Amino acid sequence: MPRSKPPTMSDVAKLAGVSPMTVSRALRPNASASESTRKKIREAADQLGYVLDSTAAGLSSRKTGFVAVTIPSINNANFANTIRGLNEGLQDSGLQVLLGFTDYNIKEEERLVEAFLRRRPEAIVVTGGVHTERCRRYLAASGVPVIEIWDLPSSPIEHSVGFSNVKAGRAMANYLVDKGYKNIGFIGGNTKQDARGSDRCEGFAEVLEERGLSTERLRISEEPVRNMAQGAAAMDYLIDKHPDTQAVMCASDLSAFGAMMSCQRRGLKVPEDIAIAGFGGYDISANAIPQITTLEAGDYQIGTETAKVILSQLADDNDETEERAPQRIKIATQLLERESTSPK
Amino acid sequence: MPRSKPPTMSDVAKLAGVSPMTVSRALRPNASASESTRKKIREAADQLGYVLDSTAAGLSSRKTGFVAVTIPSINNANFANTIRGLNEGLQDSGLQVLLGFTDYNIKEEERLVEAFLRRRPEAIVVTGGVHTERCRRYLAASGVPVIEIWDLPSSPIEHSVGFSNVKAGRAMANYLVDKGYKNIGFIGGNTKQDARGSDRCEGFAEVLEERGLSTERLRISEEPVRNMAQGAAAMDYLIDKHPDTQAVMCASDLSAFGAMMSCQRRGLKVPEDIAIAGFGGYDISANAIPQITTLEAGDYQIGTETAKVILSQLADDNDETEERAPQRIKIATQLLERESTSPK
DNA sequence: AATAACCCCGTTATCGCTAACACATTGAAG
DNA sequence: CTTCAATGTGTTAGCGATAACGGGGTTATT
Repeated sequence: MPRSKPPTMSDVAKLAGVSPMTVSRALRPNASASESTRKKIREAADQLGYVLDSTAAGLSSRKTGFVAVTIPSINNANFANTIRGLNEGLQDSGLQVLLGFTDYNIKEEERLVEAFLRRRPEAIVVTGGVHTERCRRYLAASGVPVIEIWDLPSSPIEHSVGFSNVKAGRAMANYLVDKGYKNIGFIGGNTKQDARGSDRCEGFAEVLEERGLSTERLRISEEPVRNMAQGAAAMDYLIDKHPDTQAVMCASDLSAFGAMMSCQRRGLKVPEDIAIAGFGGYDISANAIPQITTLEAGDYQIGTETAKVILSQLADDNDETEERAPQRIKIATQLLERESTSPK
Repeated sequence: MPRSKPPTMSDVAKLAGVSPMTVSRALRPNASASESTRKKIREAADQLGYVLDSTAAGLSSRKTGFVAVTIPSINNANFANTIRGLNEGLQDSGLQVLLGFTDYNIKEEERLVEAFLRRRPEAIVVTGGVHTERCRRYLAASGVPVIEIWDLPSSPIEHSVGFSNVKAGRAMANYLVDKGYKNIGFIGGNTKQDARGSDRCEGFAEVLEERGLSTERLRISEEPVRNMAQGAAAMDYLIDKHPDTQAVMCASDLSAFGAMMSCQRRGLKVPEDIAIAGFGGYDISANAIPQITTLEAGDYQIGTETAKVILSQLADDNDETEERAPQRIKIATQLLERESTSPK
């Protein structure tokens, strides 16, 4: 572990017999530099083990190459897919994702956004449309493109890429009602922090009311219901309270699976005795037995579309001619009918 | 979206009637500044919407506050837990994780490490002990603490936090043989890129040989076997080829679940007809019916221990008195016996 | 009362790089 | 044989912050 400080561009320049500026140019793809000096410089850099300092580069050029992104949790396949899509879409741009986790907590999001802003990202992506007042101010004043994803907020900060969670809930409710189920429940958390889940529940409830069905089987838990164990516990509670329940939508496929296992343990057959639907298009919904009906959210696509928005906004910035218009990209969701809601 | 460039420390200084240096001090927790000027400065900063530029701060102080971390995939609960643990352990240190994904590809890891090195992180964490030659050089010459996790490499670059995947494979094999199973298989991928999976298989095979059992049911697929569908396909293949298979270990709990579903579809009962074990201590292994025997890898703990190593190394750096000694933290794994291998 | 020991805060000099401009050289166009 | 554009390279001046040093004022020490 050599304690000597790493070589700088000047060191490389000296060794190659050119000026530092020429080194800077030679190391970039687009800049003008002759092939011969470029080769000479590359060799000198290699010899010294030189690595560009993008901290200094960023300070000078006022371009850090960062895209700051917050997601609620890393333990969530949906958000993970979004990040994969975003990385994919940003791959050749030289932009690097600076990822942070809010733990489904908008106060934590605020802290994270402030920390990210210090890094002077070139664009900021946040999950969801609900933020603290201070966080909204930070974002609005950041001076860079802001994109809210996984939702289509009624009053967006700037751009948004997502879908309506209310409509998603409505879609599933309509599907279940169309199937002929009457006593329909919803398992999810009623957290003010995470609006996406409660939006889906809201849409779900709307439809039940519109179509004259009881809404007393909704929103069972005050705690978040995200994982399998929580889904199982919520299902136990629901069935104990309403043994006549015929169909249930869960806030995620994971809780749906947990709920399904809970039914199985009680000797209830899915879908014969009770139908179960999930959300998110997780792997498990396709691989469980029975396979679980779910609503695919286009998670990966949210990432790729977000990347497109970022790139186009940053390109526009160079033009500077036309005014930036806020974009609002709607991602299509898809209801995947599977065995868990299809009486054979 | 104000196009005017963001305010600098000098702007705040001017407004508060002090020098920029004083602003710098006032905005830090430890530096000396009187409470009155500190308040004045905070107000001025707030009024201007000033946010510290850590790009410039990093250049000047030679401390970026970054810890660069590479993991194979974001779609993996084990690595996700490690990151959670790492974030947790780093929370109060002011250090920020710069996360990248190698996609189980050491060439991609090399690219990522080079990109990260440009950011001048204060420590580097890489998953696994197998790297390209060039990548090893980069890491060794980085001048900052390097920590390899999720493995205990025979020739570590510097520090390591993990467990022996060979021993993990051995443990599960011994358990299954002890249980009385004879025709034992292993489902996993044979990728040279990802040594962890094949290490586990290797240890597994060692034990089978040592204890006089056939090893012809090993390493079914040349492709990686990580998800449920791949596990199911591999199980189908294995049973078709060796219908007398009595027990199988899968490279992960996800493939174990897929394999189990595959058995169920064929009418094979788990564990009565065939026993299945997984790896990783995933949620699903505790929630599936039957519950799946697994080897808990201490993923979260790997993260917290890594954080400790980083913090102690950076503290040592300040002392500068004692020589840095490479640390080698061994994380305990735990075999969780569940229904999928326990004939009732 | 005098010396030392702080506590605050300002000044100066970078940190490593790149934008912007200047300048020389070359080749093509008129 | 100019004139002009294109190309490659050097020079200068920061980008926005902090380290290091120093000096004035206040409080402790003997």
